[in-house]
Amino acid sequence: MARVKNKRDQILSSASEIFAINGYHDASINEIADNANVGKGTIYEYFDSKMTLYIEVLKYNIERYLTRIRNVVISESTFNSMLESYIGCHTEILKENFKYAGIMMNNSADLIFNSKNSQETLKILMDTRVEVVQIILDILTVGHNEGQLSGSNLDYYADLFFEMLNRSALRSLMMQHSEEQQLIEKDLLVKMLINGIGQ
Amino acid sequence: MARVKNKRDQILSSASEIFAINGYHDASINEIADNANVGKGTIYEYFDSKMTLYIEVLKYNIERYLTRIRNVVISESTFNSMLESYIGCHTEILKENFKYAGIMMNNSADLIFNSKNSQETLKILMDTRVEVVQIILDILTVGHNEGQLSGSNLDYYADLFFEMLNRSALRSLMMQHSEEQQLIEKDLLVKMLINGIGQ
Amino acid sequence: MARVKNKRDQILSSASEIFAINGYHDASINEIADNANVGKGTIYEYFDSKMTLYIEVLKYNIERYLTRIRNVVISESTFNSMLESYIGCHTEILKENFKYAGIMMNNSADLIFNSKNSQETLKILMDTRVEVVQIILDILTVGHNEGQLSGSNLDYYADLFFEMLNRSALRSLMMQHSEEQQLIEKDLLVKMLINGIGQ
Amino acid sequence: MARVKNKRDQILSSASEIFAINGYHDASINEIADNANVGKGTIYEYFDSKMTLYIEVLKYNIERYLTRIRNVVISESTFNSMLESYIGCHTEILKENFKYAGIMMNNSADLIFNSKNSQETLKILMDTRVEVVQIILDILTVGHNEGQLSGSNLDYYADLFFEMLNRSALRSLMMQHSEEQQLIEKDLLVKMLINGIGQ
DNA sequence: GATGAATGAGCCTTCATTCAT
DNA sequence: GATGAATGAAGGCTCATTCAT
Repeated sequence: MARVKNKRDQILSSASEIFAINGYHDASINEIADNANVGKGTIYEYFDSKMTLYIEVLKYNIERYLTRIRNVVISESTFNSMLESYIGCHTEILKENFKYAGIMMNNSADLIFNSKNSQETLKILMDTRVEVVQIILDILTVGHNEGQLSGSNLDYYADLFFEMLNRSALRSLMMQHSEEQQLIEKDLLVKMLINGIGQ
Repeated sequence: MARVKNKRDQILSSASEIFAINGYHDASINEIADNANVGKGTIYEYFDSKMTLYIEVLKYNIERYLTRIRNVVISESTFNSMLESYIGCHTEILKENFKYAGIMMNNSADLIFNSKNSQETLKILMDTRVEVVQIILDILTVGHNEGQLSGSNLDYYADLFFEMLNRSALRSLMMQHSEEQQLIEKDLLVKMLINGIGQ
Repeated sequence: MARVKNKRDQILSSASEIFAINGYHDASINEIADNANVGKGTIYEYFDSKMTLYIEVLKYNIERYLTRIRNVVISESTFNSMLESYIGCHTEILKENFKYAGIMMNNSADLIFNSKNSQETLKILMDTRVEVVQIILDILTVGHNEGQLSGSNLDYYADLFFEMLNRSALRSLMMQHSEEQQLIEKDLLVKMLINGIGQ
Repeated sequence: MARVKNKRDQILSSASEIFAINGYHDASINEIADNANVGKGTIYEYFDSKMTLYIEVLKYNIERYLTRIRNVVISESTFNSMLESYIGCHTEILKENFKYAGIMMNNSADLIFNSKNSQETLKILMDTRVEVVQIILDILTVGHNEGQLSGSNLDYYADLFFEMLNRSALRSLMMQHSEEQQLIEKDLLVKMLINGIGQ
């Protein structure tokens, strides 16, 4: 835990780890506080509740994720390079922070379907996904403008592609694929999206 | 709750509902016992722990799911009909049991990444997926034998396709798409798999 | 703590002591459970919350108080003997259970004025007093029927008299008056009520 | 909150309000500090602890109460006028500050019986009452000197009368009696004290 | 002197699990 | 085998108090 961070970031960063490792329910405020080298009460100085903290962690990670992705995608000018950059960057982020970035994206399913959460909480939980999918949609739109993709149903495809990409990266990590294998799968993924797997 | 079931099935069936509605953590043994019309202690006669029960519920649901899917797929003879049957049946099951079948599949992500679960539990949790993906792989293999699909990396594609299908069905349900819209999306999904979205 | 009591009474009895000694807020569920030789969770098997427990303790004590008072008063037939029996019995009860009977009657003021309590809770809290005052009103009515008291404003007087009596008994106990002194004060109280302190 | 007050009085005044509204336990230092427009730490510059602050608030209020009462009583020269002035003034104060003056007097019962308070605290808590009762005793003594009251047990009667008066005023406020009704009850109270309710 | 960020003891409550019946 | 009363570890959260600035 870096020293220079302010308390809020310390907590966010610690909570990020603990939530990722243990999931929302099995992460305890105590553990998060200890891990952040902070008193238990301090957490409640910065966040209203455990759920609020979780949501902020989500936003925090998504923000960092989006920033990085956007920076990479923005520097490309063609559909193909954008898509490849996106996939590469996504995989890279997951690799770096397997523990928390990746899980952050799956972890919430449990919460989203939980009838005990407030409508507001649900909305926030679901909105994080929307932002990510939007980037993909933007890239696909470029593809369409370039004449590479047919333009209909792009939002549907974007949504599905995010799932594919995510699963692909996760698989890679879980099966501990080599760098080369990862590159191959990146290609497979792009081809699958554009050309399908038909012969 | 049907009367003829034995106690074990009563519990399994009840737990299935409750876990689905509330998620693993917010489902309580009490609620499950009440819903199953058995005593709380009885659950522990049949299952070692809440987690054990959860895993058995998972197996139980997967078994029912697999049986149904297999019955449908087996009665088809071509790749195309198999695939369409599969998608249709999957969507149907999700629709019927949105509450529990569908969620069951997402619910576990939270648990799979949870470091507090035993290695053994993790393995069981993950294995359920493998069985489902195997069916898809079998169908794709038929597609290859028919000469419709190129044969390489089929296991990779099967894995990804399951994710796509799942997401597509979930989207449909969450957005409350009409029957026609669902049929359209079924076609989109097949086309996307076989031909990609390239122009 | 007697052994024969059922758990609920054990808890009620223990809570009665602890609430009396420490007041509502400074009584902890832990302490009550320990004092009742019961697990902390057991308390929640019988009572919904600390406040519910408190209210039940109140009712429990008031009930015992009322029963005793009524038994004594009912066996008398004249206003004078009724009043004296009442005062005697009230003082006796307070003496026996100074720790909890007496305090029970004052303890709640804090809660009644507390804006954070629900309307329902408030009502229950206040109703306990009403029942006690009713007995006094009944006695005063007898006095009126006997021609000893003028009949107007009896409810007002009953209300005030309860306060006087309570204070008188409390004074006695706090100043540790002797038996004789207590008898004298009983007379003073009756005289004060009937004749006033005018010369 | 007047501007000229020094910090200590600002705190005292604020605490007075908050304690009255919420009771000792549910009043928080935070709320008191905010309400006083001072920092939380500042409170501890002037008062050792929450309990110390509470006691000082009590003293502060009693002082203001006593001053007002004395000013009114002192300007009268006969027992009757003194008594009526006293009752009138007391009721008025309660009416004006129902929120805090009145409750202050009941609020403490909870604390007085609380075994967790130090002996010293208890003494201070109880002494505040003594001062008030003394005024009544002084008035009754005047009554005796005028030949209106018999002189024995005046301290006992004074003590009880304070209780009656307090209850009467509280009743009035809680039942939202009209001005006239209040005047009637003032008379009833005096008559009850001097002549009793006998016929 | 004045502040408020930081703290942690302690609170009420829940719930998976046990075990005597 | 079936039960549910009893349990206590563990949880989220509050708040009086401290102390560096």
